[in-house]
Amino acid sequence: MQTRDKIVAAIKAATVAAMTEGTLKTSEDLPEVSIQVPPKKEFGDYATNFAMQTTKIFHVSPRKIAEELRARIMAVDLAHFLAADGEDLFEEIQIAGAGFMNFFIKPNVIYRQLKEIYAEGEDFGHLPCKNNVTIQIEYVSANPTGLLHVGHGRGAAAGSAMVNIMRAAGYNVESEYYINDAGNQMDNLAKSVNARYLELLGQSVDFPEDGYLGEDIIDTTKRIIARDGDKHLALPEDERLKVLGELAYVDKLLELKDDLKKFRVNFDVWFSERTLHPDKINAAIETLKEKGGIYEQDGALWLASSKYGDDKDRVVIRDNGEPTYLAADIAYHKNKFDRGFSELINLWGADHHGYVARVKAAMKMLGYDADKLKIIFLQMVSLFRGGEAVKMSKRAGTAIPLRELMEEVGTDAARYFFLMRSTDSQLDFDLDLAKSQSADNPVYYVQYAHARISSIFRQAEEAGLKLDGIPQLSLMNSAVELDLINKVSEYPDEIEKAAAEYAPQRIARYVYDLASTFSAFYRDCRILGVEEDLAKARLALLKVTRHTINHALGLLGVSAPERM
RNA sequence: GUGCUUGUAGUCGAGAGGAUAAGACGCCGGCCUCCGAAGCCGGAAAGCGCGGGUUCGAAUCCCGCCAAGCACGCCA
Repeated sequence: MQTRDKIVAAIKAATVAAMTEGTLKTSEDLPEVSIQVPPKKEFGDYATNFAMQTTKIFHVSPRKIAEELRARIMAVDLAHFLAADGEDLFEEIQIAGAGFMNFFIKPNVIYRQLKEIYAEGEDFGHLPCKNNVTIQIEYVSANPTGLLHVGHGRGAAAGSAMVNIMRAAGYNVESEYYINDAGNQMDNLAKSVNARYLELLGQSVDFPEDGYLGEDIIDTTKRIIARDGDKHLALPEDERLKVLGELAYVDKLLELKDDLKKFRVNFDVWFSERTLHPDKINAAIETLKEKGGIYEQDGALWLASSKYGDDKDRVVIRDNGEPTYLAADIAYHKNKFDRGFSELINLWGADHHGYVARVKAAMKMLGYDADKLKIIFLQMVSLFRGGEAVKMSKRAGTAIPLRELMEEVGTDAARYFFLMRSTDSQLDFDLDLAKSQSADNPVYYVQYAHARISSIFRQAEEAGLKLDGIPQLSLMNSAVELDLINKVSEYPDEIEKAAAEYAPQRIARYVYDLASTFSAFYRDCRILGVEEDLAKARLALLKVTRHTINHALGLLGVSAPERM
């Protein structure tokens, strides 16, 4: 049980006792007890604003409530109840300001905590499993018609980090990529590749109007020619479009998977839109019809989404009988709901925000709880080099491909930079900073701390210093040592918060802070050359520190090198 | 025009309604006979776009305004 939880239990128990004995008015409407780490050390190790929150409920001043609770918590029986291992938890409880209760934890509690973390070893950072909660996270889902660009990169980094973080927090998570392998853009791909095919084989052609102009289309075509030569020339046009379209699709999908793999992104499920055509789409439309959510007008079928919060109704089946993208998306989301996840998370580019209302409207009409569907938006990414915005790729003539970014700054820096900022802020990506292998670059700063600790371990081993059993941790009592122990102890809580807020940037910031706390420790505390018991205690602390840095970077998909 | 997101020191930005608003860059000043100076320590610099409101308490919540980005297709 975490110290934090013990404090919550103490407050609750004291409150119940006070209400039972009539010193506080009985109420059933008490707020959650929130525990925070105070901004200043003088305010103790933990604090709560519970007395201030309940002042109206009890009709007593906050300080009086705090006094009452303190007296009960400090009473012997309650202290005993809290200390499962027979030790007291609180050194003292101070009442400060308007009615904060500041808890000062007994010094040995911190060592006990460290001992538990040390005993957990490699498992530290894996929170207990939250049963019966399975979350699906769908992200990237870029069309297989071109290269992933940096915007997709942000989604890929954020999504994969969220998957990692939520798994660490104890949720079952399934990641999914929705492949838009049906519809107009696939026809365009076929037409574009067909044009390049004819062109590369010496025929003159008019490039299709909506065709994809990127150089990657030429590369794809060249790969097809390298394997099949000109044998498709003999086919009639419509037949050739079909064949080349399929070949190009397979090539593009492989290319996309390859980029994602290099970016350390994996998916559990690759869901093909084609599997929805036409039966599942028709079935979804039929169900909507039965619910009265579909009407006909101008030869098309419309979804009456404006009845459920959308600003207007939307076409689902065009007057030519073809389903719109929305129709497929309704069938897709229906399918997701039917798979029984506790929560569905979509990561979308901010340019799709107008789409939420219509999808949610359709889900409501189908009778699902639309609140289960959580849509997270990634604001736009702008690249900067030498202070100037970089708009286009010189090589590809399109938006900057993710692979070019990876080549230029490396996967570690690219991922870390994408994850440093909250997903709902626009991101200005400074290529020069990401590339610089200097103190200015936060990713190197963190990795450097990890490499330094690793170096200490190498040297400790040479010096014959080994960790056996549990060292005397209480030998570490300086401020920097206690700071580092506390910082490491905060890790599980950070994971919990990052998962609850879908906020990978919390982990990025935490691991930076941890590296910084370690650096201060490193300045003041030597390992080699001090008395053996102390050296071992510090080595144990460094072991959990190194593990935590490694683990946190792992959640972000950033490597933790032992040497740099 | 409507909707979504954002607005914090010179710059970039953190902030799950709470106690004197992180950190980084840049600026000023210190620290390598000692485990990696890709490092450490100290200093100057903002009261959180503007105006109201809710609250014991607001950068955080609500309303209005201003500014920026994005979106408003029988495209996906």
